[in-house]
Amino acid sequence: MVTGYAAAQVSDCCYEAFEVVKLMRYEDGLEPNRVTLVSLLQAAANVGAYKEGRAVHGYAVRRSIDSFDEILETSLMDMYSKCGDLRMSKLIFDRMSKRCIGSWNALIAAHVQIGQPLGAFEIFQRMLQEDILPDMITLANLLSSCGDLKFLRQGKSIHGYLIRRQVQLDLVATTALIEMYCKCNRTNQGRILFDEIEAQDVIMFNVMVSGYLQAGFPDKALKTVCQMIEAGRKPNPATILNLLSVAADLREIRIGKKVHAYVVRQGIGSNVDIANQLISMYGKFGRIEMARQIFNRITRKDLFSWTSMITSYAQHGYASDALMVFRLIHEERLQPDLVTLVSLLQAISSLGCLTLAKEVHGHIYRNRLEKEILILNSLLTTYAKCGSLGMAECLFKSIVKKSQISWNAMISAFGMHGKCLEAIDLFNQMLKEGFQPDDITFTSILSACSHGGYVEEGWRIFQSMAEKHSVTPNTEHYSCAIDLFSRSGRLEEAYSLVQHLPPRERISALDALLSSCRVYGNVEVADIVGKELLDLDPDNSGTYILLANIYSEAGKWDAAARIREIAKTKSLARQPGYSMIESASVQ
DNA sequence: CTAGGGTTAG
Repeated sequence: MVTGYAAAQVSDCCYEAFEVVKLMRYEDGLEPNRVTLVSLLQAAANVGAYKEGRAVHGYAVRRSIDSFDEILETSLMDMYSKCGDLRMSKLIFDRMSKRCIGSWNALIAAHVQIGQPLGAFEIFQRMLQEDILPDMITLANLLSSCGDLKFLRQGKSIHGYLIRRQVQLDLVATTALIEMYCKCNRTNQGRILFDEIEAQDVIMFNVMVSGYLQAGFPDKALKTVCQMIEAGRKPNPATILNLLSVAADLREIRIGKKVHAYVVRQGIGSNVDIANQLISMYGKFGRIEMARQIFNRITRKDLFSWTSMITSYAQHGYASDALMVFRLIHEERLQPDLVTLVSLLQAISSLGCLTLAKEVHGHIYRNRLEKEILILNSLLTTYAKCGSLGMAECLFKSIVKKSQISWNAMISAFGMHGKCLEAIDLFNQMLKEGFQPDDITFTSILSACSHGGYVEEGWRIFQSMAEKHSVTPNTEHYSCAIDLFSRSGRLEEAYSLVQHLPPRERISALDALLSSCRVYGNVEVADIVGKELLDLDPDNSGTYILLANIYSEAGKWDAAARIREIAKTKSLARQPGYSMIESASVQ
């Protein structure tokens, strides 16, 4: 009777389970027994309801429940570990007179939860020393934390342990191993294990597919889904989610639409998770109306739905819509989390509204998010984009545990405001404090130098990239450096860097360079640049005109005439200019 | 215990 009460509710919802137990106590005068408490602890653990979990613990102690056995104690440990209270979990473990494998697993889970994977591995060692045979739950826990933390060595050693102990690698174990290898960037190794299995199940296919997705191989992911269909496995919701990511990553809206149609045909369009993924996919394609339509039709929107919608709006210039959607969240009894706020800040950045940025700042403090580096970095950039370099700098200084991204954000904030010297100073300070600059650091700093005309400084930093910081300059870096030289008239040096660019970028760089040649009246470089540009892009009438102008301004009438002649024989007419506004109003 | 989703710096 008592047991039936709580147990039935646990799977459903934690807080309802607690309500039921309250009813049980106050209306029926029944006191919870051991089984009730275990059920409640499970419920609390499932949703991380720390307060409720502690209350149960307190109740058990007060009532001095007779049989404080290893099951109840393990449930307590489990609850504390899932709520991130490693200390309590450990305390109970140490005091236990009799332990079951679940107690060990709970302790391992506690370490994983709190972000001390090494501690988890120590417990594992201790288990082995005490001759306690880890079960698959133990190993799955360890393998999944290996994956999350990219602990390839430890993952491999567990793999080795399984082989040494001749544990039969069944579907579940192999799946856990595949996931671990994929998350450690060893998709090939994962695939080898995958292929060794005769009949993979849907879960294993899904793990392999998401491994490819996370490794940035959407094409391989898609191919694997096709293999899955050929093998006669029916896609499940997780497969659909993967496929929608594939479509977004491949930038193939056709695939996305096909999957969407399949979802509708299968009648699973009401699945919130799938709907959320559809929103984010259509959002990435800029199909905002579609995203909104799907959003509107979700009956039970969760925080992911709201955040996806806000992100879709924010990233496509619909900042005020993003803001409007954000304001509706509270009405749904949902609390925005830090990801929601980061999306919101993106919207605010594009509005450039400092007041709103400050409002979010207040919200962050009220909700105890002021230690979340992710959101602080985001807020810093928002302040800078809303015109307040001062607030950005103040925030930067107040961040106790700066990340490399904080430095990048502040450097680029200085760059945005044309404060090149400050950017360089901060860059040096960043090095002094032992942070590794990356490609983005250099993009910011080089573009600041280029806009501020600090050629020497910029060039020195460019050269230091590969030499001192082992960052290989990419296209953007070369473009910045070319810009740096060409703006200040050092056209030969600018030209010498152009060859590092891929063809498409090379054309636009040469184009800009040719314009600089005109500004500085440099016919020699214009000769070379013009020739190369006409080779690469012979049908651009602008090049002929620009080149002819350069020649005639330098008094080289013959050369100018010759160029105009070539243009004429190629019958290149100047493309008539048109205005977007005009064509819009004509429609 | 094993499948996934919204996210910061240019």
